[in-house]
Amino acid sequence: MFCHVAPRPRNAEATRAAILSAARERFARESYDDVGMRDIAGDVGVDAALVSRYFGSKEDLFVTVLDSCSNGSELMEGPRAEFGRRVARAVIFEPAKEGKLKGLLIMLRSVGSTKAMELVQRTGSERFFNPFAAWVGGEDAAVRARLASATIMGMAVSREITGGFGLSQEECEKMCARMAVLLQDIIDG
Amino acid sequence: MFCHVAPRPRNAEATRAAILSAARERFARESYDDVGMRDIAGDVGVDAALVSRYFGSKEDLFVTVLDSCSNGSELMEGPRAEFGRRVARAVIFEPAKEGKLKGLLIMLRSVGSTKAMELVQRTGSERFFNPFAAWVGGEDAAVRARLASATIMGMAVSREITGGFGLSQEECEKMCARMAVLLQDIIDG
DNA sequence: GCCGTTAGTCAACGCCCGGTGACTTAATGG
DNA sequence: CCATTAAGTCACCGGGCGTTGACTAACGGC
Repeated sequence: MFCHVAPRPRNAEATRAAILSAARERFARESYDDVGMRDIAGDVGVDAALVSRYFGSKEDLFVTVLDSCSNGSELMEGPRAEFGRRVARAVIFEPAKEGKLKGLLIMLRSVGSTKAMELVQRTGSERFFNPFAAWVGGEDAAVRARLASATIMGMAVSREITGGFGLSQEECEKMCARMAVLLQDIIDG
Repeated sequence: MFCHVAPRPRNAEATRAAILSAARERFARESYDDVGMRDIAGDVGVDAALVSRYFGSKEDLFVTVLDSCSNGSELMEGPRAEFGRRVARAVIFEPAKEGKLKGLLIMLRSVGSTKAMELVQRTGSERFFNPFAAWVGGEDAAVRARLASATIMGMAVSREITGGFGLSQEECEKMCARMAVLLQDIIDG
């Protein structure tokens, strides 16, 4: 070998951003406990010590990740009349990887892990639920926002638990259609 | 001290049952990773080694717990016309402790923890979803069963994430009412 | 009343994790 | 072209985990 791979130009800011991005990706796919500093560092191609150095502790890194993506704007972009269809399709068919629901995914993966849940509780309400409730608007906006987000997360959980639902393609389509009207009804009051 | 507390009569079968019960309780309240063998043993008042001894490994214990309660019968008991009301009330107001949804709770807490999820995926479908789908019946029973259980789990997740919803009592009541009709609609087709 | 069997304990192992301080290497400005 | 500084690495610590094998004490049949 001449040069092992590509020695990553020495740029602190870029490296920091890369680590943050890798961490966000990891936390969206695995639970807080399952994600190790060494994993994240490995994704970027640096030493684990650097992650600690840049972000303090693992908890600090986690809240930084939350701050970087949990504003929930993913839910609220696009025409309101298609909210149900759009979100149902995203949560059922998009493999959580490319899906733009990372914030929600990260939050739901924190269920259990005591530490992660405390951190999510601290930032979740003002960063996510309140903006979403405001967007929902109308009577009992907070309640309906909770209902909607609960339904979305529940479907994500269900997909995880069952390993891709275990349903046929057409069944998934039917479920998607049903969920779409469900969500839309919640949003519309 | 004369006799520390009550020296637990030497009865292997009873002790085994006590451990299993304690484990079920723990796994319903905390995630797979957060529950330690020492915790469970401590609840019963025995040494952690005994737990390993009786149940093999932690994973074995977990699937035994799943087998012992994940049939989902909790959902299906009671008059069908009150399904929505009953379940909504349980998931929103019962603190998950006394609640009779332990099977679902344990399953949703496995989200993330790779090992736990594999185990849940293995037993979840045939032990829980299929019976529930059969009970639901009608057109697209499987799909509607998924939808209902997803909604239920989502609400549980939401409660966890927000630390008891962070809503007022009356808002909770309103949410409960809305969720009741939601669930009932799903069940009724 | 002893003794083998069995329920239960104790101490310890190996492992993996997050975090830290000392080190090495690359970029930069004079 | 070299010195300085920042970027990144390395070895290692302390702690908690699940698990194991050797040990102790209570029970039941002779």
